[in-house]
Amino acid sequence: MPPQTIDLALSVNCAGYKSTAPRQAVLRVVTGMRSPLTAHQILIRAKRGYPSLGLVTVYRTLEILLALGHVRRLHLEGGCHTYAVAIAPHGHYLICSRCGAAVEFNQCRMQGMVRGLARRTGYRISAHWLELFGECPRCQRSTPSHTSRHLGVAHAHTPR
Amino acid sequence: MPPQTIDLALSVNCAGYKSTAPRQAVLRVVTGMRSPLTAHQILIRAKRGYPSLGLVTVYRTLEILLALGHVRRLHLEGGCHTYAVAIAPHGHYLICSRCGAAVEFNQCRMQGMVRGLARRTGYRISAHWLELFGECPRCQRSTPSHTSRHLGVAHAHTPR
DNA sequence: AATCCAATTGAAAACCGTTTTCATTAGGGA
DNA sequence: TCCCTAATGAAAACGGTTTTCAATTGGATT
Repeated sequence: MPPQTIDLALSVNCAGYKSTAPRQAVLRVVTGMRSPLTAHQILIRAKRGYPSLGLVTVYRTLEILLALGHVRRLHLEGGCHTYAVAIAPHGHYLICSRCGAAVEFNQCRMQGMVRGLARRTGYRISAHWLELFGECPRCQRSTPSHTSRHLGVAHAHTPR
Repeated sequence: MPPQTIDLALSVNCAGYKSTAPRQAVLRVVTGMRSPLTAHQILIRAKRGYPSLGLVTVYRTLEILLALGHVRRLHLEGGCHTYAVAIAPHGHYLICSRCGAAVEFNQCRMQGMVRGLARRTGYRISAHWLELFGECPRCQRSTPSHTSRHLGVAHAHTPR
């Protein structure tokens, strides 16, 4: 059981939110997930601990976690979203197009580019989105790979 | 009338698609747009030239243009999409969070980062998304700017 | 422990962008 | 001109997310 278990719940409580059973079920799943999941996937898992849980509560809890900066929302092709636990403050993701497994990375050297663009365009740049897509080592091993890229979460296997 | 007018329609025809009035109405709008628009915005404008146009045809035409590489789809917060004419083959966008005006830029120096990440993670990296958000010069002038960021297409003014 | 109120919850409906279905229309080669 | 297929638009379906609302419940106050 990773130490984060305590952290997430604590943080949510300290932020003034009540500690309820449905909420805790969601927090437990989020804390334990090893790769980004969709709201629906989180629901399925959290229902194991609290069967009457509703999808709405999943969304509402994720909203809180997003606001607190504990999770990040990843945008996949097709308008799908996936949620990942944020490890460091400024993070981007390298996402497997086959299974959805993701790696967070934090050294994005974009300051130079951002500064240059701001100068040339006059824009006041406040944020950037950067996501990389590819095939994780496991998926490369499992199939010859002439299939889809950039398709969002496929389910060839459960990401470890 | 920019020279692209001819290009787009021609390219679509040469690709084996019929030249129909609804299609042409959409192409005319896409060719003339000065900043990225949503499918619905394109519909509104194209209806001026072909009133019975349906939203479906807008989507279908955009699909063709995307496949031909003539337009790119931008992803905004909230799952909204916006479509922009692609100027050069590999392009990213700097998007104004207030009015939606966008600047395409093509020098993204990510090869180094991509190569390093691939080595460290074992992923076979095939694509990346990069979008920058900020405030265009015009919006900076028009309002004190303590408002939203990263919100997608707002409509404080019509982008030039 | 009992009370009470605001926060929380889940079901259902609403929403919104996009896609599918399907019967009708029309482009353009024969 | 004929004919076949691509293209079209209306309406319905779809999928993810949000809103609404009445019922429940945590937890501070007695």
